[in-house]
Amino acid sequence: MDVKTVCLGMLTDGAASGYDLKKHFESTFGHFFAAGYGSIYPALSSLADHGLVTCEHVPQDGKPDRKVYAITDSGKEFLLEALKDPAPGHKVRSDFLATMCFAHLMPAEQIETVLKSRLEDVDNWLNLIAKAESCCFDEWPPGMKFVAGFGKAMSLAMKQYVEENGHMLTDSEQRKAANG
Amino acid sequence: MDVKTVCLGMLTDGAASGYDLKKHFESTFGHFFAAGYGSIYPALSSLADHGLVTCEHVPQDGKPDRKVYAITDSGKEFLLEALKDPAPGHKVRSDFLATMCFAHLMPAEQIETVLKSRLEDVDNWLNLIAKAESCCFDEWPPGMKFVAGFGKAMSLAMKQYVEENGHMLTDSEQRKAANG
DNA sequence: CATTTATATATCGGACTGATAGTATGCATC
DNA sequence: GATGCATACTATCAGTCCGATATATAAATG
Repeated sequence: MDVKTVCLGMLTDGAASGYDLKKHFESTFGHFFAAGYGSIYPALSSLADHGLVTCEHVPQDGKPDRKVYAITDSGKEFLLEALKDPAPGHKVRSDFLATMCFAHLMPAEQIETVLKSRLEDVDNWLNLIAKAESCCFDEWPPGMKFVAGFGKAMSLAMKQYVEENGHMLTDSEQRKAANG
Repeated sequence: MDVKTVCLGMLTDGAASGYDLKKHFESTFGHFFAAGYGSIYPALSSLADHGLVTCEHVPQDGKPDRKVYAITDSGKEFLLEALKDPAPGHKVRSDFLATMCFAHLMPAEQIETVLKSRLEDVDNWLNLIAKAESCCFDEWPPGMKFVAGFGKAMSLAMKQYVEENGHMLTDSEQRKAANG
């Protein structure tokens, strides 16, 4: 499942520009599938080259032309085929946890800053998800509701774990021993 | 925080070969920071080029030479500097959730297969973490204990959420309406 | 006897990330 | 009245990473 496929899926919900899709990636998809312009624009070009989407140039005054993409029948076929993967992955890439592995090499103050920023980040995600839900929960297909709930559940679990266990990084016996 | 930096951090625990580090990446780091040979070997070469690690060739009979890398003083400095990032990220890239967003386009059978495979994957991670803990929990610095606990907490939360909410993907009213 | 697993290295194409860049309008702050 | 920031739109590029693949040998498993 690459950025191309996700763009294709988003377009099943109606035609859109790269800019529109970016906003989608930031709001509803943000917590589990990030993509920037550097991925989205080449993806849309490639999809158009393969006839999986059509592209309509919509002139605007004052602003750059919009390029509005719509999914084609072969695009839908391609998507359905891509959704057949029986075991799609779920990967975490955490600089946070990698940093914490070496907490014994860091001053306590730095560790506390890192933990605090993590909690702030979690709250941001929770706010974003709540915002998205408040705007369009009723229009969502069941999958989107499931995914938003998933994001909330994971965020809350993370928040709870960090709040309850962060102290072990700053006041353990190993730490005291290592620092004299 | 790139693969280079994590390799450097791992080497603070003693000299090791790329092959050794790969095993580390698979076991203890697997659930939050994956890296394959395609990242590890170039990373070690680059670290050696910059004088952050030394490389000793250890001949072996029958097997290829081991290249054993050890961290240098400037390597330690570099690592400490890298650990100063006050807000290290924590990113999820989930083909699973992306797929579930489009569950309304999939047959119920396919959805169930996907959910089942996710639960199996979670159990694999829980087993890996338990195995790592049973072998070296007492030798771990506090950071590793924190990280292992984090992995367990997240995995259990995911398991619980999928078990309790998976049904909404296959038997919601929207779904029935969409499929006639 | 064949296959798989373990020990070790290394490369390469394709994909992705983050930063940067350009162009225009409007709104608020100084 | 100017400066800066947000919004709306497009696009590219260097650096980095990922997954597959290649090579070679020995030991263990079936």
